Amino acid sequence: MIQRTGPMNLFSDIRTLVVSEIEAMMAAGDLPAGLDLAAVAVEPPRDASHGDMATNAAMVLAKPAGLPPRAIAEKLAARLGADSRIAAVDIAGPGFLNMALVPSVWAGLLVAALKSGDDFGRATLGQGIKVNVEFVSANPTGPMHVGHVRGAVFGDALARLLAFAGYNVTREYYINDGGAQVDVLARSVYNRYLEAHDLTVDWPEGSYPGDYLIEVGEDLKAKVGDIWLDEPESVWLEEVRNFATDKMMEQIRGDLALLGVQMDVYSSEKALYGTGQIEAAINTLREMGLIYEGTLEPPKGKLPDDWEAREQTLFRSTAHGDDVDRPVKKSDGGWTYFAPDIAYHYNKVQRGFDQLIDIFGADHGGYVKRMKAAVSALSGGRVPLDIKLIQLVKLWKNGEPFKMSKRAGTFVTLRDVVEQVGPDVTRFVMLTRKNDAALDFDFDKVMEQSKDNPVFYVQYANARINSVLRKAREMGVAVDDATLAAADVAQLTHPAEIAMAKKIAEWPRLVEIAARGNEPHRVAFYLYELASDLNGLWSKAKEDTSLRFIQDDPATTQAKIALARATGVVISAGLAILGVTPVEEMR
RNA sequence: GGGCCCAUAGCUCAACUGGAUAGAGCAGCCGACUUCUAAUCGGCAGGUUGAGGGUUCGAUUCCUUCUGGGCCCGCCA
Repeated sequence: MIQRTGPMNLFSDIRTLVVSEIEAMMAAGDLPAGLDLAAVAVEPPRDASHGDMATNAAMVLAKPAGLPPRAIAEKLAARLGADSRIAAVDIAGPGFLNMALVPSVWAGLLVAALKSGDDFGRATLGQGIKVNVEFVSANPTGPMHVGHVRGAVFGDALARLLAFAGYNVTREYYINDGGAQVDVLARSVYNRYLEAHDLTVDWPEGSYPGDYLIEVGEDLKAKVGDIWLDEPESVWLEEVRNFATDKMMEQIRGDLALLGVQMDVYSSEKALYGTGQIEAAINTLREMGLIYEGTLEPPKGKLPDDWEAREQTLFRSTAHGDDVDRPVKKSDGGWTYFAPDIAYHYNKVQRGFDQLIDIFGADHGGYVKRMKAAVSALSGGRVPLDIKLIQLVKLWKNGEPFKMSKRAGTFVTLRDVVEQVGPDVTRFVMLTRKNDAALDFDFDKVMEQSKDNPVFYVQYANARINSVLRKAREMGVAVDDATLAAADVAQLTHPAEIAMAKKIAEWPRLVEIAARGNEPHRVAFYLYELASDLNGLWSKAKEDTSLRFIQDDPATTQAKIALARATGVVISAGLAILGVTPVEEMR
């Protein structure tokens, strides 16, 4: 439980006030009883001249209450004005209530930030809610490439964000080790094993001839010697498959670790086979009347060459919002990929998660509706599944698009990127775009330590803050958080200082908004704005030296530095959500 | 043919989930370094939010039609 040391989310505090005053108006007969207040919002106004906070209450209540918005606004304004935190209330535009807060509110907020430290902004939104975030889930057939990086960073940042918002988060990786592609992997590794014994081999179409398996073949030789050299596939396939997927997963874990991504649970597709779990999940659907033998309509438009009508085992996903029913069995009697995935999601539901989040590449967009249908059916509608699709990353190098090709040797692995660019820059840049918009990753720009590169901009602001703290300490001024929290921050009255405090005040609200929408990119954008405010304040202080953080008088210095340090607290909390290490110094 | 996603300043993108006069960065122009760190800051200019229609006090946001781009479309995963 987080100890509340003062105001955390000022916006929700004021919204609580607005709601309680509306309820009082209903009780007093000024408004009809039983109004739905869900649409009542308290937000920062776009234009600072409109005050500190605005509410749309009068407008959204006007119609259901059958009263003109102004009449509601006037009575509500009078009530709000009586609160000690509110200095003035204006009615503006079509019925907005604009509120100005008393200066001591901002002072109190800074104190709260300093006392809470890295916990400042931690929310209770997800209190008691177990959420599972499944991400990456790359096939264990090779090293991770750049295309995987964005999904990995997004999923990890989302998990950190949700944890910060109070959710009980599990990060999970679904290993696709049950399909034909791991048999292909095994045969490719067997080839490398033969080569390790100086034998010549053929590489059939569709195998994995990548160099990364050479070492695996040698490891296999070191482990089993020559016992499988003249044996048929039936003898070695399963063991080689297990050996190879273990090696690949080892490599993938290492790749993820380079990026600073740590999974809580690795679930195996293969492990679902033979346990009855797939059968149980399908039977559960069958008992609901959602599994049947039938024939699908051919897809409209051009048909696949080999299309022929065929009766198959289908999941009635249309009963839960899908466009067509989906096959769960192949013609050879084996399960489709969908079937174990149904079982896997059923397993997540049974483990007691209240919410599921899947992070897929955009090329899996066609899979979304059927997966949601399955979870909806198997959880009886209890567990929402949100699927975030991660759009393409376009690589740029030397000012032109950089095409990845295994054959041309321009295949870019995750390791290549992280070793060249570093995990911090990689992560930040990958989070500067909404997940559903394509992202340009320009090697030249991200390597450049310029303002084109937002991560350096944010880091620079943080370095400046630390520089001030360092200097103050050298001067013998105490600037530990406890001392700063007790400083006389009420003397920070300059508009630029107040503006800085207001920006800090938005942090807890931003965390909730970002968490509610599963949108970690909002944190990156907010940090950029916060850094911009700090840099602006810094420059103003060149002309107006009274704005400098370090002053002659220690008490004044402490008050000023309290503001700087509170900004630094938010920057490091925000960077922690993005998984980026704050730098103390840039020279 | 159908489904999903995208379209906002010359370029790259935001816009607090329906709020007030749509904001940043880059590029362009003008200006600020005897500095608490210029990897920075201030200013100017830049818009029919792809197009049309609808819903309402109010639309970049929701619905609909169209245009253009991406992804996907029964026994691959």
